[in-house]
Amino acid sequence: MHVVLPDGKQLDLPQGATARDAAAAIGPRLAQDALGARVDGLLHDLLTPLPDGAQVSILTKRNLADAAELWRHTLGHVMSQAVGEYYRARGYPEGSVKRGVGPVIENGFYQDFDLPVPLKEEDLPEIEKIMHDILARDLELSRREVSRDEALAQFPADPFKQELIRDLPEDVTVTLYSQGDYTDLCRGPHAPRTGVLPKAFKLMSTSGAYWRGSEKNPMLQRVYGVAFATQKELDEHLHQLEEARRRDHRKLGKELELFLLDPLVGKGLPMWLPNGTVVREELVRFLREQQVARGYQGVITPNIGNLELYKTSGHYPYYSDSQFTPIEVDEEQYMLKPMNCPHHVRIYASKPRSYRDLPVRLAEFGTVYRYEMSGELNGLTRVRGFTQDDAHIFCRPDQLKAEFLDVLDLTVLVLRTFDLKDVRFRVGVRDPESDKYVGDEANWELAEKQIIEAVTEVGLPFTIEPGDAAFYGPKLDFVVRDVIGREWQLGTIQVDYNLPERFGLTYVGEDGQEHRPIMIHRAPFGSLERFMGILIEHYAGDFPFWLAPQQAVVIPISDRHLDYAHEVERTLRAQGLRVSVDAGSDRMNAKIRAAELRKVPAMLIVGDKEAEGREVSVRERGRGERKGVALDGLAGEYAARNANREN
RNA sequence: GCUCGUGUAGCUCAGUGGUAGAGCACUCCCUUGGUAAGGGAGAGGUCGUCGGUUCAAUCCCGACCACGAGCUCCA
Repeated sequence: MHVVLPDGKQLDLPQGATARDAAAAIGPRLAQDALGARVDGLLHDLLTPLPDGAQVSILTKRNLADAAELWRHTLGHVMSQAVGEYYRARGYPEGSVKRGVGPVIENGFYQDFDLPVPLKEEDLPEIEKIMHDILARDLELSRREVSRDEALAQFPADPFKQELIRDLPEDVTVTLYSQGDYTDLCRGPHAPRTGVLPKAFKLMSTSGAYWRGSEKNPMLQRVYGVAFATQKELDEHLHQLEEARRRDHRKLGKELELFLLDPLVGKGLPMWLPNGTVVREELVRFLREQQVARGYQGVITPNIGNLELYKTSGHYPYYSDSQFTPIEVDEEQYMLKPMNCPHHVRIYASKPRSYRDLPVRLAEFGTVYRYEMSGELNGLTRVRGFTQDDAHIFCRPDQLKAEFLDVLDLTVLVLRTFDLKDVRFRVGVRDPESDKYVGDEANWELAEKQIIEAVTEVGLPFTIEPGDAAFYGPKLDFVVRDVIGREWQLGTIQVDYNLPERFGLTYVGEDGQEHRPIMIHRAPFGSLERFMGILIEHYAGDFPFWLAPQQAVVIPISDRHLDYAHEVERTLRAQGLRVSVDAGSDRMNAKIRAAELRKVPAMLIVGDKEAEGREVSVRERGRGERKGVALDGLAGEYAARNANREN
């Protein structure tokens, strides 16, 4: 057989030759330095036989980054081995450490264990030490293809491995990788020796994880590690994590007094403090302006609804485990509303509609309540009571596309306004395996097709994800990451043929007959709570001028400037700006520091010179100082900045 | 919900089987100042809650509550 090298040369090799053999054929030095190989573009190790005619390029220390998946994986095995040695050293017998899965993840690896006694975070440095020792031992890795029975015999006492092996698809070759006395079921690829692995790794945390992700299964202990090609990259990564913690909306929310989660009020039920309320109300004002311009009509609906409403809509059976228990009043059951759509549907149905009236666009900042498992709750990003910037568009089939595109346009405007660039567009379609969906097949297919057409037309990059649809229709979601790297769905657009059907909605067409309207559910922010949480992290609490809870603080140099300071305050307030005087007894320097820490965009310093000339000395965050600025000019400048929603 | 961890002053955190401490913030006094902390004094805590062990618990044990990381689901 032969393989093709990057320079186009053919290399003849005996049948069954590996990348190691190929490297050796090129030169002994390369064989020594080789870590792995790219074979037809895929990452391979040196131990796996090469297919005939493959494109092969050998990876060495110089290609560490390209081979990351490979050495991270091997480091995962090294950790797994180290944990075994750790327990053996403490007198636990061979086999008392059982292993679940241990894949490579972004920036590192994890491994699930079933341990005789749980590992503590304090134990991790000790495990790391053993890992370094295993690297120093420079153990050779070997790869073995085995039969299923041999594989089962290799892990007689490990029920997890037994289950994994039994569940492997028939056509898969079962392989075992070993280093020293450690052997694991693994498909690879792996580094050739532990001595070549980068030492820039760190075990980060442990946590629980269900075997195969199901809460019906036993809980294993998962150990997370990160690993990089160089110490510098590891340090950078750790620094980034530090930075992320600094931006965490839960921390900033407290520091900047934006919101409050109070156990006595209830978990997952955030309250907005005055500062956070300013930001939130600005968001609402922004979106309302857009909605008015786009022909939406506001509606307001109550926070509870009769259970019958949700039986009709289909929410009740499908969402029963994520709703608050119904309240019984006068022998009727009421539910805290988990969604606004049923109420809006009833508003649509409250009078006859003509084709001329459509589209009807009903918008509400509607507060909804959903019962989330307590372990799911998280700051503002996962709560039990939240307000959606919800709207429902009822339209004719011929209007659907234009309406969808307008909503898409609005959503893109939202993302742009808040400078959210790291967004993923996700088309959620049905999971063919699941039966949680309502409505008929043809409508689903139509709706899915229309969404995909629209996003394609707009040219947004998107992914299609089966199983991510709502129970009544497919949707387009906007997904962003928080500072810890977790993904959160923000805005959503959903095309729905089913609720109109369930509620028997109609309009009278040109032909005088009744027709069924189509609904679009849409929420560009998604939930104001979650959006705010993401926004706080996005701006690191440093809101743009138009959103800042306090836009300017007037700082008098001494008490004799207080009168003028208040005049500055009055002048700016008259322009609708959020300004106050810092009249405390601190020195000016301390007041500047306090304002900086509170992230107030503008500090207006006034002393003798300023009072005399009706000026202010302007110090703006990130923009330096301007001295001798005319007060009236500044008021106009700031008013314009506010009106234009500039930073 | 489950596994593990955490819970001490408004905030950030020390600490001890013999009923508690720092810095910042707060109040008062002195200082009236020119672009990131002027000085001093004072006040503030049922050490998350409830039980247990003990002569004695904030500390040890248990349950509960809340928060955090993760597993599963979603705006």
